[in-house]
This record gives sequence, structure tokens and C-alpha cells, in this order.
Amino acid sequence: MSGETYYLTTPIYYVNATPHLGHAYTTILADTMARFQRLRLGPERVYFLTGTDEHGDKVAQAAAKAGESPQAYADRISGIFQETWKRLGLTPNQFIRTTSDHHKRTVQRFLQQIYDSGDIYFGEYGGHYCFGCERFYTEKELQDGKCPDHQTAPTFIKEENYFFRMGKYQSWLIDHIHGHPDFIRPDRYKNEVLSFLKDPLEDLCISRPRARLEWGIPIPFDEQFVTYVWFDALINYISALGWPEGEEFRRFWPAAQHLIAKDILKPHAIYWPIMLKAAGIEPYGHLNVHGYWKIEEAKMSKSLGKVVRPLDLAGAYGRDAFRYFLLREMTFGLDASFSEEALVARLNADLANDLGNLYSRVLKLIERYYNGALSDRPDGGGLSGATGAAVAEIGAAMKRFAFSEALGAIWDLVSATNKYLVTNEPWKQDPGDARTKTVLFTAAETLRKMAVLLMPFLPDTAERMLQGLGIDAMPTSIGLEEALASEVVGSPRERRVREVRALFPRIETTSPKPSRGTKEVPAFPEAPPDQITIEEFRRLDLRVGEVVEAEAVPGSKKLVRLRVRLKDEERTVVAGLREQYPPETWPGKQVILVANLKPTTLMGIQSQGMVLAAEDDAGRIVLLKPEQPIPPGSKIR
RNA sequence: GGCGGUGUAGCUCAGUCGGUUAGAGCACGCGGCUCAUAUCCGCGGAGUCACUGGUUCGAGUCCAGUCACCGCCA
Repeated sequence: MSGETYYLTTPIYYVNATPHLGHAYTTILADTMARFQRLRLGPERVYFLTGTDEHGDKVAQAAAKAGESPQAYADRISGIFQETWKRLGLTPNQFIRTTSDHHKRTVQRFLQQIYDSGDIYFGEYGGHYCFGCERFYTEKELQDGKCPDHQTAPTFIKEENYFFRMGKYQSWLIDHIHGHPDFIRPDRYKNEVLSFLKDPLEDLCISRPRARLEWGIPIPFDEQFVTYVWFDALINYISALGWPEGEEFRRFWPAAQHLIAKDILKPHAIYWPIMLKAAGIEPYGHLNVHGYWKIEEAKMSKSLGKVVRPLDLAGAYGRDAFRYFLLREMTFGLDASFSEEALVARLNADLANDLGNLYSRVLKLIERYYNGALSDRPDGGGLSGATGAAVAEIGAAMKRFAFSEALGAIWDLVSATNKYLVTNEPWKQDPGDARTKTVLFTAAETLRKMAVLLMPFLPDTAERMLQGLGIDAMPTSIGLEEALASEVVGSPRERRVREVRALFPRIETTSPKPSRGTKEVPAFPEAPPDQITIEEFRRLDLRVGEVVEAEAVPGSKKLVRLRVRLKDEERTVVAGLREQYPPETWPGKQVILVANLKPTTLMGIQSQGMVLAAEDDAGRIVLLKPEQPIPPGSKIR
């Protein structure tokens, strides 16, 4: 029980979408910090939580659209998140799901507790409700009577609900933030919260009538209502630890470091501390807020597409290179730009040229001079100052979540080691000379320490470096200082360097556009690029259509203009099939239509879809149609 | 409309309490080296610190205003 512990959380991700760059960034940051703290404190003192948020209107709607039950849908999307983190090599201690029985019970217990203590009341509320946002809007907030987010007219709803007395704790929260200046960091977000708290805080509506929304956790004291999703979701941070009597809760609360993106500042900075206060739980330790990645579409390669999928990027460039870019390029708290061009620049300059080449030149010299033997390792101490400086800087930077600065400190050490070699020129010296040995072994020792320091940031690379240095045992259950001491890691007397492979092959960019060296990059197991996922397939809206009329397009040999009936709409579709299927053969035919194809204009006629046909090697074309007649508009999946 | 933030080299950014010649990385140019992944090391050019005015012996830094972009709130 005694001693510092570290509890790190990401938001739980809403399952109405699959993982994107933002999800990956937050989770990679958390993983890096978790690994760093495990190295510093020992793994048993660190707990890293992530998971998925699975209740609410939007999930129910997405499930309906996918033709699945909400639970089946949530299971599937949650599974994709878990698989993605696994493939990225992330190491959460727990992956929590809000549809788990344990979480549901905890939420009910929490609600009951604050209900019993009088902080929840029943009241009536009327307002303009947007189903897309799952919230009410005031008249002023609406733009032209429509929801500013969804551009749809809200529904006026008057209903009774349960409300949480947040206003009661407003002054307490303001005092707490002032009393703990880094409760919310960086400062810009603290200021934003304090500015918001200058106005009176309204009570929070924490229920939704079941008649309107089934998919949620029932309110324990009134089965006619389910819990508002935010209220449900925030509680994950303590239900995961087994609040109230769980051993992990006692051990890791309130040493919580919440990590979020700036879009969900308010629930975390205002609702959540007040919820904890009302339940008699100590506030969390810190809220750490990061910015957005602005994706520069112009600088993204066509093959990876506009949608930046973490696994595609990690697959193309290697997961450590992807991770390095994210950690190095964004100043914590600020926005940053993401492009493959910038990623390749970082990969070549920092990873291949600086670190990879350093590793390679040192090991190859040792290989050649001493047949790889590292058993006799006099460390001349010529780099101890630079190493010590790096260790100190990393520690200071990580306290502030300044990942980029921490990596900068490691690269200062890389640079110092390169300078050290140029200064001492071991390749010009006699291998048998004591000085030569000292220089090379000092460099090797520094590489080993560098690898230890890199473990949280580039775990795969750190492991490869240590293995190249003849070390199999990863330091996991010891502190950082011990890990850096040569006696602990790699103590076997018979250490020798192993086969040296390039850590990061350069990606050649000689052609005007970065020619992506995808093939050469050591990728981890990943679907070949010509396969698509089931999600990608589902983006196609394929429908059965029935041709109502058809006529030749004047001035064209191949084109035929079709009127195609779907369920209760008709589309004009221009097809290039007139030679095979003249106009008179079309009426009454059932066809397969790509219904969500972007409309295009052919010979002055707008075509709202595409009819599917098959073509053999000889160029013979046949139309696809349902095996049996089926109502027009039927979905194909 | 209110509050807040940002504006520094071609690009991305650092710049502490006001202090002397404004910094780093990338990119570019020159030189060195040839162990190393065409890598590494050294040197160099380039800035009206958004603009205008003020305080001060002295302003990138403090104050007022203007412009541009961004965020939060209404």
C-alpha cells in the first residue's frame, strides 16, 4: 500500500465509429506514460485503463442502421478497438466496457448513493431536443431554428427527468481548481474552465425516459428512466478499479491522471469532479488535455486515402515510426499537423539517420574489431554527463506530459554519441589499443542506456537494440536507475553483439512526390492493401432496383438512360450497356444499384448511381440481377 | 457580442524575472570524415519578433489600440 502509485486513463471511446488517428494518439500517449511509470516505479504500481462507451441514442441508431442489436453492434465495434490497440502494441491493464454487468451495477450504486444524500431531484423540463446531440438546446443556441451541429430542426419535448444538483458544488470546484493549480493542465484549459465557471452552473439532467431511449443503464430508483450517457461513462474511471471496496480502488485512487482531447473538457473538468464530490470520493489528481491533429489531406498518399486509419499507417511505416511521429511532433496541449510527408521526414532524419545509423556504425565496428565480443566493457565515462543530462530532462519533461521534449532529450544524447565517435575516430585506431576499446565500449554502453530510455517511447526498437547488444532480459520489474546500471541489465560476462539489421531503413524520397517505401519497411502482420475490411464494405449502399423505363442517350453509342425504382424513390442512372442491352430490353428488369455513388454527369444527364455488371476476359458483359425477384429497394449485404 | 489564446528564419516551433550579438530542428549552401543506412561532424546565409503608439536607460518580453487566425461562452 505504501509508496507512489500511478493511475492513467484514456477516455472510453464511443462505439459509433471505428478507431481513428485521434483515438490512437490519446491511447499511444497513455501507453507511453504507463510504460515510463512502470519503468520508474515498477509495474505493480502502475495501472493503465482504456475501454469503450457503449450506451446512448447514437449507438442504438448506428446499430439499427447496421441491422444489428445494440449489444451485438457494441460487441463488434468494441472488438475492433481492442484488436487495434493490440496490433499497435499497447498495454492497458484493463479494457473496460460500459455494458459490462459490473459497470452497470457500479453506476446504479453511485446514483443511489447521491440520490440518498439528496443531490438528485425530479423535475420537469421542456425544450428543443436534438436527437443527434442527445441534448436540449435553448432558443438562443439554435441557428434558424435548427441544431447548429446537425442542421436539423429539434423536437420540442416536455418531459420529467432527474436532475443532479451541480450548482451546489460550483464554488467548491472553483476553490479546488485554485487550490490545485495543475489540476487541469495545460493552463489554457484551466482558464477556459474557470471562465466557464464564472456563470452560474445549471443542474445536469441525468436521465432519459425509457419510452424514448431504451439503450442505457436503468436508474435504480426509477425503472422508467435510463442514465444519461455522460454520467454513465465518467463513472468508468472508478468502476474499473472496483469502487468502493475494491483493492485496486484503494491502491490507485486518487492518484488518477486522466488524459483527454480538448473536445471533452467540460464533462471531465466540471461534471466529473462534482460527481465525485457529491459521492464523497476524493477528486482525481490531474486532468491532462491535448489538442487535435489537423490532417493535411494534400500531403497524404493516395493509397492510404483520406481517412487516416492508425493500422494502415503503422502497417506502412512501422508502428514505432508512427508512434515516434505522434509523440515527437505534437506539443502537448496544442494542435499539430499530420501528414505522411512530415512522418517520412521524421523517420528519415531522426530514426534512420541519427539513431539507426549510430547503432549500426557502433555495432559493426565492434563486430569487426572484436568479433562482436562485449564481455570486456570498460566504460570510459566520456558520455556519462550527456547520459545523466538526458535522464534528468526526461524525468522533468514527463512530469509535465511533455513527450516531445523527452524525446528531444534522448536525441541530444544520440547526437552527443555521434560527436563522441567523430572526436575519437576509433576506425582510425588500432583495435588492440586500450583507448579504442574504451571508446567503442563506451558507445555501446551508451546505446544500451539509450535503449532503456527509449523503452516507453519506442518499445519494439528498444527491444531490438538490446537484443542486438546481446541482451535478452528486458528490464521490467525494476526502477529506471537500476535499469540504467550495467550490472543489472546485460550483466552476463559473455555478451556479444548479434546480427545487425538496420533499425529504420530510409524511405527514399528522390522522386518529386515521396515514393512510399512501403514494401521495404518492416511491417508487422497486416492485411495486404488490396483487402478491405467489413467496415469498408459496409460503406457501399447496394440496392435492388427495378427499371421503369429506358431510352438511348442521343449522341452516344454505348449509353442508355434508365429510370430505376427503389423503394419509394426513382433514380436516373446512365449506364454504358446499350450495346449489350438495348433500351427495349430494360423495362421490368431488376438490377443491382450502387445507391450512394457520388452523382456524376454523363452527356449532360446526371447519373445517380451505377448498375453492376460482370465482364469476362473476352470483354463479354452480363448484367447482375437478383436470383429471385425481391422488392425494389432491398439492401444487399 | 463577451472572455481567452496565438502571430518569432522557407517550414515546425523554443524564447524564464524586461538586459547586451533573438535560438533549435528540418530544408538549403560550403567544408571535413569515409566506421556507418548517400549516413555522421563542423561552418554558414537568411528574421521590420503581425502592425501602430506608449512606459523604460533598455521591449520579442510590460501597457493601449489595430489586423489576421483559433478556442470557449452567449
